[in-house]
Amino acid sequence: MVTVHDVAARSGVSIATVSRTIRTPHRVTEPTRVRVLEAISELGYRPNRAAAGLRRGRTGTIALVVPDIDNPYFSSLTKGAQASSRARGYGLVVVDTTELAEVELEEIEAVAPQIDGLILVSSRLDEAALADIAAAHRCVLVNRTLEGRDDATPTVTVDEAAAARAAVEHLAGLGHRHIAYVGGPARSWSQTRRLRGIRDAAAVQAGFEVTDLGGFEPTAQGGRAAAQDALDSGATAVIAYNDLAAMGLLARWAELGVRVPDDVSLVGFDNTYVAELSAPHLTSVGADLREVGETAVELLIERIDGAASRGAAARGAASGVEGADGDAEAATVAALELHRELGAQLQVRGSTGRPRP
Amino acid sequence: MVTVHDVAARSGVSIATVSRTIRTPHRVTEPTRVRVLEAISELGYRPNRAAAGLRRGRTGTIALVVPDIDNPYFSSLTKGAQASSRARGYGLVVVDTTELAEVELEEIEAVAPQIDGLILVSSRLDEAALADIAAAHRCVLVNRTLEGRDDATPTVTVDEAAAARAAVEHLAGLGHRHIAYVGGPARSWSQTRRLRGIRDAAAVQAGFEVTDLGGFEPTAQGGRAAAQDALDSGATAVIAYNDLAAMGLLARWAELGVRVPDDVSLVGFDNTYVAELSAPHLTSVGADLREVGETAVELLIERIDGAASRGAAARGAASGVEGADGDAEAATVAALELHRELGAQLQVRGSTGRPRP
DNA sequence: TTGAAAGCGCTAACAG
DNA sequence: CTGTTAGCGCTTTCAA
Repeated sequence: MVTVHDVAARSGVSIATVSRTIRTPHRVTEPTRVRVLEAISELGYRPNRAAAGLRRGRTGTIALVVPDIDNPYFSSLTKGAQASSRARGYGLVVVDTTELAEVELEEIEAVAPQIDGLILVSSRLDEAALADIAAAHRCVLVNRTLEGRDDATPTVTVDEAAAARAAVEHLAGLGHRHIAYVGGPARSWSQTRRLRGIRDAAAVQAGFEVTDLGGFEPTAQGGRAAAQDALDSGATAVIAYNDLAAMGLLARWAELGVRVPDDVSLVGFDNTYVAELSAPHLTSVGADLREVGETAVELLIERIDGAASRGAAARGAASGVEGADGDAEAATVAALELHRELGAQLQVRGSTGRPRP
Repeated sequence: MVTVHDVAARSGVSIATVSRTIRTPHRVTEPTRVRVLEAISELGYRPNRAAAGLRRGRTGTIALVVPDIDNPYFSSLTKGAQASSRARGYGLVVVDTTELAEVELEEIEAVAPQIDGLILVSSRLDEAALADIAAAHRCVLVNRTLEGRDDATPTVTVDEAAAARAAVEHLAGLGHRHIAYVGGPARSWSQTRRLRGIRDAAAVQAGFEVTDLGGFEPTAQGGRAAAQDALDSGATAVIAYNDLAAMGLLARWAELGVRVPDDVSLVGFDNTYVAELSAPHLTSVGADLREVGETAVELLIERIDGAASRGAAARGAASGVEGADGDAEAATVAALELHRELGAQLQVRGSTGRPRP
């Protein structure tokens, strides 16, 4: 293992100068820096993050906690998070809770001492437990919010209302007047918002009816289970809680001889890659999941690096032409850092069409 | 942060005893151990892995390097690896190389100093580069082997020959006599073995013909691109390089009005969860991917912990009734530790049936 | 069996 | 601008 001592010896400086050349290059003279840098590349020196972290009280690693990495939603999000953290020089530890709140709790506590902060994605914890975690650890929440007093925990959410609206408007625009919604787990954060969003969007449409088919498993199995109910509802279009459920509906309907979109239209949520696996491809609405992951990492690292970078951002904004505008902009920046809501995009593919006359 | 000092103070012992209570409990008297353990749980003490690692020359963390986490094959494998490493007390950092050899190389070097070892899954590196990496770092290879002199690097592979045979025999048993193979990237390790396996298995069948359609992208797009060729080949059944390509074939055929399995049968490779997303579900052959991940972690950690545990395993085996048998068994165990080939299972689902008369 | 003490590789005062 | 030095939390000799 190559250490600072080796580099120092090779370049004829002290270990402190080697360290400075890496962390604060501007505090080292040009020729010295060049020599040290040369030694570093010649020896193939890589700083030991654990040692640096021990000293600085930081580990240079963050954790991403997801319910199930083997789910396109979370794997895409993970991909974005991993790229983003890597680009910022942080290691990323992935924790899969297998959808269990108790595992989530245990794993968070186990991993916490080894990291600088964590990202909780679609946490399965109840409000109280989540608030405790948020208070005890530096973290960022994705797809969950802490209503009420806690306003210090950054969150990343998707504008589910806008997503639902886009889906409903698309269907209404096609001529549909009665749609059915195949929901997900009743107590899920997203489910609550998606159902509400669909209802709100439907309320605005004239003579538009929504049948809530209730909660199903957010899987292909769940979709299959809902297939007959959806047909029986008499709706000409169906919106599914997520793409997986939509795939199940599609598969079951195919078995029943129901054609999509000729007999019934279908829209999924999340716009994961599975939407492009079926025939016809699935019309789906959702945010860019990699961007969700990237954003969460960004917020977390900004928080870790602390007031320094936040202050710099504000200062940068404030240094604009207009003093007043600058301040306003700085305030906006600060607000954005705490809660970021990402927009959703509707991808129209083959599973939606005009209702049959 | 709670440290050994806090625990020591609370339980009235030295920090050395606290450390011993954790690492080598048998070297501490019962009453002392109990007191320390109590203090630990009362204070919620969690050892700082970085500090321990710094001292011991280990980090307690391993890396899993995959080409694309957003691919059901790798996400399932990752799920197994993550569960396994956690169970063994190791942290797992996931590295996504976005399928690029250069990124893979760079990331391995960057992460290497922070870990005790790494698992390279379906590495995109060429033989020479891979051999260099294997020589320079403690690692385990999955889906790749180092032919030739290197026999010290543990590898985990899937018995592709058996998998191919199972697929061919299934089809032959159904009555098919002419099948087509939609291959993956020409230079891919798996592709080479799968094609060879299919050819070998076909050679054994009487009057059985295989048309190799050549290499396609291992994605739904690739499958779609091959759909017409497959039909034109005149084969009554098709085997696809992986499930994703099979899904593409299925989708394109559906658009063309070709029915599965009435007009043509289809078998995928890998048996990922996407095989259950389609209508009909996809017959697919592959190993348990989570087990592949678990096995790789097992091999790596065993190698990290060194001869100690290997010796123990051999001793355990050798302590059987028969001396000779024991030795033989121990040898087998040792051999297994270096290269583990996992069997593949054929899951017969709706996409295969008898050929049309 | 237990404690004292050294030191893993690195960073951050503090001097010079 | 550069070097010396004191630890970060932990494990592990070495003595007692």
